[in-house]
Amino acid sequence: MIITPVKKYRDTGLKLTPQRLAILDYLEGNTGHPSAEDIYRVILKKFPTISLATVYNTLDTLRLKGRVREVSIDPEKKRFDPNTKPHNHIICVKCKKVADIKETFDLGLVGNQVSDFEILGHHVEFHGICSACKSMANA
Amino acid sequence: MIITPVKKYRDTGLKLTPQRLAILDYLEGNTGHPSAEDIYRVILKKFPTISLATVYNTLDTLRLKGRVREVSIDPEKKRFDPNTKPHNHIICVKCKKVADIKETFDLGLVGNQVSDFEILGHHVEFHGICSACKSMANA
DNA sequence: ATTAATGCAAACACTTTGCAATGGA
DNA sequence: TCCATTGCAAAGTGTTTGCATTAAT
Repeated sequence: MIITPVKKYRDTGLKLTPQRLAILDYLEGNTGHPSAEDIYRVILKKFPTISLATVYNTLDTLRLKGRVREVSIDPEKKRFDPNTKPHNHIICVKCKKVADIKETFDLGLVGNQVSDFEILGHHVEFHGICSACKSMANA
Repeated sequence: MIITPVKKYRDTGLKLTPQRLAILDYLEGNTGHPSAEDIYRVILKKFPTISLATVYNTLDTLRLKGRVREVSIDPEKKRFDPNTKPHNHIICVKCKKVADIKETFDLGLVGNQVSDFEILGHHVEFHGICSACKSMANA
């Protein structure tokens, strides 16, 4: 069951340590946009000696290899997304849960209001209230 | 020349301290999206004893009064924007300079892909390279 | 055998908080 | 006078780094 990460990891030229495979395995298809601490807490169950520094190091290595994207939608901490294809996000303003918005938007800028910048891309962050927080408010 | 901030500040019910007026004055019409530290360094010239904590406290007070918006486009630190009207931003991926995008986008989401969320609003962050960084790269 | 990755601790950057002293209202 | 605000220091988060040990290649 950790075969898939191994396959996907082989071609990176990075060493396949058990810790990395566990992180890869946890990230695989994960749409929860976990923070480094979130990941750390999960991996800790299988690897009680793993350090938070290793999680950070691994995430940064994966980012440099283009395997993970840093999502800066949460002002409190960095969140990580294994989906590196262009897509957008929504964050719950109460509990900070982040979800994907599959829809993409072709946003052009009219005129020369940003003549100062060469535009490389864009990211839309929706904010809202998730159903869990909504029902708490109604209680 | 600090008359304008005084006028705009009167109706908040907050005490008008010289430190606050200086911060207000600096923020007034400022499109540079400064961090707390940025603001602190500027105010320090006029008020050599002001503390960074006061800057943070004042910014939070202003935020609660709706006079300032926290912009979370820079993952490293919070940036503050006195323009609380809906608008979007562009950030230079190299120097982290942030500029306003006056253009607004009426983005609707089709289908029920976010049935889990009640959408409250959205913010578009463009990323690009500013002219200063571009010319450095060409050098 | 090499060399990168781990895990610990310490350092770092940003932000918040407790509290006595100060100063606007 | 009264109470909010200041400024300092300390503490609280999140993240990075140095370095000896370990382990993947």
